[in-house]
Amino acid sequence: MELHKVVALLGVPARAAMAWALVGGDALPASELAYRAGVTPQTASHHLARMVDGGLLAVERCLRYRYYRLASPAVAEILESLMALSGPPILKNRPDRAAVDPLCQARSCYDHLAGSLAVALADTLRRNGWISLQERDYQVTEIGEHGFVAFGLDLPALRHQRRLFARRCIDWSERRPHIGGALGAALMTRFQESGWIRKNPGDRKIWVTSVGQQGLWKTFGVDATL
Amino acid sequence: MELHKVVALLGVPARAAMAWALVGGDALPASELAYRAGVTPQTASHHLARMVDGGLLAVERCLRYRYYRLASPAVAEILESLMALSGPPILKNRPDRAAVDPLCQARSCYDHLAGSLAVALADTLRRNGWISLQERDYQVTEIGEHGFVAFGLDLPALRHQRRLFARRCIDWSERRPHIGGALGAALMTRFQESGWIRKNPGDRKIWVTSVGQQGLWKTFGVDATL
DNA sequence: CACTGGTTTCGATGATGATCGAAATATGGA
DNA sequence: TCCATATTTCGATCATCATCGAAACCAGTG
Repeated sequence: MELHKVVALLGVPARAAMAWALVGGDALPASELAYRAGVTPQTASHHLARMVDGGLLAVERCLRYRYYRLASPAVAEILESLMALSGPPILKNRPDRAAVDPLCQARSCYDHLAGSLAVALADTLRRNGWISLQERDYQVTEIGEHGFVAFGLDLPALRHQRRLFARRCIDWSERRPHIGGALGAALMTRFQESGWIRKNPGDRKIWVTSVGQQGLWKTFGVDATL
Repeated sequence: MELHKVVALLGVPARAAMAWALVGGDALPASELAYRAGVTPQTASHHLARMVDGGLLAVERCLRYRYYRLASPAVAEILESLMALSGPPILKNRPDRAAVDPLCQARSCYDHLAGSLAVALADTLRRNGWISLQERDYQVTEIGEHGFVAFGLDLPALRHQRRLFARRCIDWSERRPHIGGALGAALMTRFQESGWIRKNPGDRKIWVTSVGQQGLWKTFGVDATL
């Protein structure tokens, strides 16, 4: 499959919409994707089959549904890069984007947090000396080491994962970096376990609970009352 | 401009070919790009205008020519990522790709080296302790610091550039990392100044001169007699 | 002021392919 | 076994757009 064919797999509104819906990392059934893209199930089925052929998507049969997801994190990263090129979706008169588009406040990017909440967290951690910039990634300082461990993260284990430890991930809405990689994923998992955030599946929106607002403030000094 | 529109700008053979021809970092005139893509000048002109509109390309008028180039290194990186997804161009019976496709041996990627030469260089530097892996990027060690400075690189200046210092860049042919970023660019520049490599403009192929082979061996311990 | 070569505009054609209605297939439940 | 739901296949339609010939445009050059 040549370059232009892979690219063409995303060059149509319905396909781009379906792929973008999957950047959250969830696997969604075909019917749901059809609805999101605003096309009939047969059209969606056609597109999905082709994107699977092209290696962009993977499919898991389960029950009578077929769940589609991105084939790899690499695809998600390319989509985010492309979105950064094309610029965030335009809103009329841009009346404080964050107030309008909930995706800009707190959302998931595959398996870590993104949006203004994630950026605020990264900023605060850096200001408090938990993490420092290190080329394209973050590095956890001595202070941060203790802090994260106290919070319940097993940093040594995270470092031994094959994936990047603390990727500096730039998203399209803020155009500023937040924490991705193994650390970013672990943080989101821990937040969920602690009931600080809730995430409706099939959606990238993240809801911060009231206990989460308190926790984020007490533990990290982040004001999540956006 | 929405995601799918930007993507669609590359989803056709002629456009992909033209963009791919520009990944070398050179600016090429419209007629040359038309020839490379195998289309008539009028068709090429049409595509080029649209890609400029979409922010993928930039154009410089000079004399009676119009030189087109990629709008930014970010575009080059996306193209390389996409090529890694689609897989390298398929050759029949793949009889030792590197022996067949000169692009796989030594080529330029925008402003740094790529191909097997670049990978060999990165491997050797790492084995000799000049550089170390650091998350997504490379880091220059104490040893490397002295070595590079002795070679004539101004590392402090490179670190102060806005761009990443030593990006770990994975290319499609080797699927292994080599040195990009400011350091990668500086190395290629220095190699060219020293007459170690020659690069014909408008082409991504890099030729290692005989003095270059000696220099690479003596200075870095790299055997460039591919 | 023509002339040349590079580039763009215009107009028309032709092919690709996105889309949907209708029907077939698959899978679990009553 | 029959039904309901999810998904795919088939066939046809329709819009988009890549492409090229012809001609205009533009910038140096003689």
